Amino acid sequence: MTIVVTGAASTRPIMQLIDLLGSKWIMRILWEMNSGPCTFRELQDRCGGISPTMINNRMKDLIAENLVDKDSPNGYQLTDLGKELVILFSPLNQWAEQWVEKRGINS
Amino acid sequence: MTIVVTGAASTRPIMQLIDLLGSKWIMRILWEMNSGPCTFRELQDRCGGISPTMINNRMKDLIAENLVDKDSPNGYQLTDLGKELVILFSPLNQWAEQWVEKRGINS
DNA sequence: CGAGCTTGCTACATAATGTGTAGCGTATGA
DNA sequence: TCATACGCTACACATTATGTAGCAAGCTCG
Repeated sequence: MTIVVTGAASTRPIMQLIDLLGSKWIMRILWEMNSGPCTFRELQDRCGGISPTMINNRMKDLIAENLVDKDSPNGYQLTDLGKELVILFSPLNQWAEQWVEKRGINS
Repeated sequence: MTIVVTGAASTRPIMQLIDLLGSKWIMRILWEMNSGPCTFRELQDRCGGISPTMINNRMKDLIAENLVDKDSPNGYQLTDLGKELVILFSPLNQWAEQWVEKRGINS
C-alpha cells in the first residue's frame, strides 16, 4: 500500500475540509466574515459583488457545516467553530506576503 | 489578534492566495504532493482520478506561482516555497478532526 | 531492430457550476 | 402611504470541469 499519509483518503476530515475550502468563494466569504457579523447584501459587497445565487448557496453550505450562524439579530455571523477556523488562516496571510514579494520580480 | 481588513481587496496578497486556493483541486494537489515527488499520472491517482486536463492546467498554475517544480528527474515536486505553504495546512488537519466530531453528533 | 509499455499531454464533446440582472414578498421607518 | 432595505429566487447566458480517446516521445527487453 502506497498511501502512508494516514488513513483512508476520501473519508478523512482533512479531505472534507479541503473539498469545502476548495469551493469557489468559500474561503473568501469566511475571510470577509471575520470582520464581523453582516447582512446578506453587505456580505455581497465585501466579496466584491458576488452574485446572490452564489452567496445564498454558500451560506447554506456554511450553515450546514456549522461554521456560520443566521439566527442572530445581526444577520450572518461566524460560529465559534468558524472563528477558530478563520484564525488558522492568518499564517497564510503572512506566508502570502513573502510569496508575492518573491514572485513580484517577474510579474 | 484581529485580522485587519484594510486596503484594496483584490491586490492584497492574501486575496491572491485565497483566489488560488479556492480554485478547484489546488489544495488537494498541494496536499497530495506533500507525500513526495511524483509523475503526472501518479498524481492523477493520488487525487482520485482527476481528469488530465485539470491536472495539466493546475500544474501550470502551480508552476507559474512557483509552488511546484517540473524539471526535476523525479517528475513534479513542491518547491521550498510550496513546502512552506503546505506545512501551514497541518493546523487545518487538526481542526478538521474536531470539526467532524462535533458535526457528527447532529448528522 | 522492433514490439510493447509508460510517460506527459492534448482534443473535444458533454455535464456541471457560476454570473448577471430583474424582481418578488416582507419588514421598517418617515 | 410611500420609499427603502432586506433575504432570497428565477433564469438565460457564460465559464469551467469531466470523461474518454489518443498522440508523440522515451524507455526496456528480446
